[in-house]
Amino acid sequence: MLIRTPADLGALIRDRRMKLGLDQKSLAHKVGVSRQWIVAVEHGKPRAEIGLLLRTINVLGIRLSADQEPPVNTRDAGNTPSVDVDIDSIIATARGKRK
Amino acid sequence: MLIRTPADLGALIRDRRMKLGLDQKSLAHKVGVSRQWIVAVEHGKPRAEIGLLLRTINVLGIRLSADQEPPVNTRDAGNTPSVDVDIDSIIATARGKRK
DNA sequence: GTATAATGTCATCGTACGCTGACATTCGGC
DNA sequence: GCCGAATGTCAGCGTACGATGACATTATAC
Repeated sequence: MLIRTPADLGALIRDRRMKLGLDQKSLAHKVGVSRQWIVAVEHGKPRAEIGLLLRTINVLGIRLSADQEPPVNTRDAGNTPSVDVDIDSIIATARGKRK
Repeated sequence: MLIRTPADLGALIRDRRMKLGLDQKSLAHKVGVSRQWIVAVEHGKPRAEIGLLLRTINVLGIRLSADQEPPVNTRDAGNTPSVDVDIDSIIATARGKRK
């Protein structure tokens, strides 16, 4: 599953919690947070703390991996490399880039 | 790359930022946060907000994907909760210090 | 040498965090 | 009908967030 927003994370957590047969209360206890926090996070709370979230997904046995974005460029008329290392911008920065 | 802790995320962000030839200031501007926030996050701030973090990795062209943890322990194979986590130590740590 | 950029650190401030505790609602089982 | 579990929501509170602005340190360029 792809994670783009806090809502994605919330859905993932709820899904996995239910597949494991846990209720909010016991999950909260295992993670070490309040039940209310679980409720909010499953609803996609955008300002939740990353530390608690990572502990939660670890408890749920979820594995988070990060890769570079595939050639996605649905918008933008110019060019947005975004994947390859951009030597030009590195040099530009090194020289004191203008922009 | 595997993400387990806020420090992992911070290292990932710094790495990708540098490969793209961005400095903290311009990344902060693109994401819409303060430069100090970038500094803290790259150092592994555990209480940073998930919403800002997701925006940051999106700006950097990083893709976050979640999968189930591969089975590590298969002592008795029933249909018991597939994941064995050392809950007690996690909770002990989590409940004790907040600093 | 000086000047500039990039990064790290500090203090202050308004805001929202996460926790506790309580209550409402919706279930399923008696 | 009632009762208990599970979930959602609210108010109160102490604490840390993230923003701003300033300053220090370390390069790098002139």
